[in-house]
Amino acid sequence: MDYMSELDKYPKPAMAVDIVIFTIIDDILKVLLIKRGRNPYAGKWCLPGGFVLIAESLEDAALRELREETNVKDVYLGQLYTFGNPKRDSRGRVISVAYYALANHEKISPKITGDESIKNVEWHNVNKLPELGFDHKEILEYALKRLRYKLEYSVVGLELLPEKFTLTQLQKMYEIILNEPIDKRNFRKKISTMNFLEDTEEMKKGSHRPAKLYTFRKMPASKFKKIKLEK
Amino acid sequence: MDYMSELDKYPKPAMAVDIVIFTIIDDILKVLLIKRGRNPYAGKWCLPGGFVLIAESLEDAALRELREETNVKDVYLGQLYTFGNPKRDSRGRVISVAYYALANHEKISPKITGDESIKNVEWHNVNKLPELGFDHKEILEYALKRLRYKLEYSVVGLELLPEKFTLTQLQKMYEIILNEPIDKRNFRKKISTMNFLEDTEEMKKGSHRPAKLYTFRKMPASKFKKIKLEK
DNA sequence: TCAAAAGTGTTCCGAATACACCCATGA
DNA sequence: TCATGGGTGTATTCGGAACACTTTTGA
Repeated sequence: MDYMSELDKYPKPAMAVDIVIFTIIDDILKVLLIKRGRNPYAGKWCLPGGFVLIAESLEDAALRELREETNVKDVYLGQLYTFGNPKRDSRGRVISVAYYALANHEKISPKITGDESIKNVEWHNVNKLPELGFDHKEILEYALKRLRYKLEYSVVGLELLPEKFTLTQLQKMYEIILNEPIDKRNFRKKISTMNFLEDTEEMKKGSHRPAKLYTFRKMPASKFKKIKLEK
Repeated sequence: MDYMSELDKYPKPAMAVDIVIFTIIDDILKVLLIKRGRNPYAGKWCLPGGFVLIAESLEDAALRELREETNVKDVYLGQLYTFGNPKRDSRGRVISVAYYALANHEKISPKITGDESIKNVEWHNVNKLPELGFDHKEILEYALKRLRYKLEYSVVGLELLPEKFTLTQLQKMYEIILNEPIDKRNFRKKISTMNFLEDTEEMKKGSHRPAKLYTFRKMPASKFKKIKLEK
């Protein structure tokens, strides 16, 4: 064990994860924030997150924090970037690996009362954000950029839709995330060439013409064609 | 300072950076490796890297290690991914942020004698790699994938060429990195629409028709058109 | 019969690809 | 005069983008 000491020669930074969880509520793209109950940034909104345990992988840490603070499981979780500015946390040196996820808010019950460092948990409109603590504004903007980029060339967002959905619902989800309108015919053309939807025999009814319901085909993402949406 | 203790509640992982530096020597894409002089993996080849100092940013740590071990400065350095598997280092918990860079090997003088943990430094053909220590094979493969991807849609590699170069040299660089042939006419067409080269008045001579020399235009990368190369 | 959403094709443009020959020079 | 790399154009295909009307249903 003589090389154990090699790791302890210098003081170590603390290692954290921060998670950006997006959802759509009432046709608005929202992100889950936690109001801090203690300094620094007491009373400010922040991303959920916390310190990585010594024997836990980064993704496990992110999933654990997500579960503890928001009750979310089974989400698409992507590593975003690692933020390591020595001044980013006034408590000392904290390096944070940021993850991002999309989740269906109906399967989530954010805890309103949390542990001692949490006062409140809320979904916030990404276009009307409050002032955020730490460098979380930067992390959030980065996540949003990445999410939109990802949307342009791959299959994202099944978490946000019901098991069976119409093409209009799917398109609406894209429009909400990208924050811009999409042409219906072009959208449908591309979705169909991407070949990732499965036709169900069912129809969705309403006081209008019934719409076909689709499900996501279960196959590796690599099998899908990339999608590029118009400006 | 009562919240200083918050960071020290749990044992901390050690924080490292690993750097993947590519270059081209004799028309072969190579990567700089270091032969470890001590356990674990004594005698195995590894990526350059080391621990992050407590007051130093991640990128500064990567640049410092790069400078200390290889004498490289002024390289394009991109953050790749953060590797945090708890078992990735047998000495204890070590999380590593990987960076990658392209460098002109003629401006580098890798140190053959290094500090006590280094026995030797060498450029290795990426297609004929030795067995690597730690999870460095995975990191390297990831870096290579990213480099190739980046090459397809942006301007990469000015570090590898002389100040003034011919279109054939540029094309050859692309072919070596992508490891596949490119059509000359299509390549030139795309390069010229991308508009990132500046025509010098000079010609390169040889025992063949002289070739025009170009330089990279100095402008923000965002101004360049993206490039997509044929398969 | 009306409101509401579903569904559907064509044209245009630009970028990607495939492909082969002549040119200028130095040895 | 030959070997060596330099330099150039066209036709085809494919994907992205713009664009408007008819259909089906329930109220």
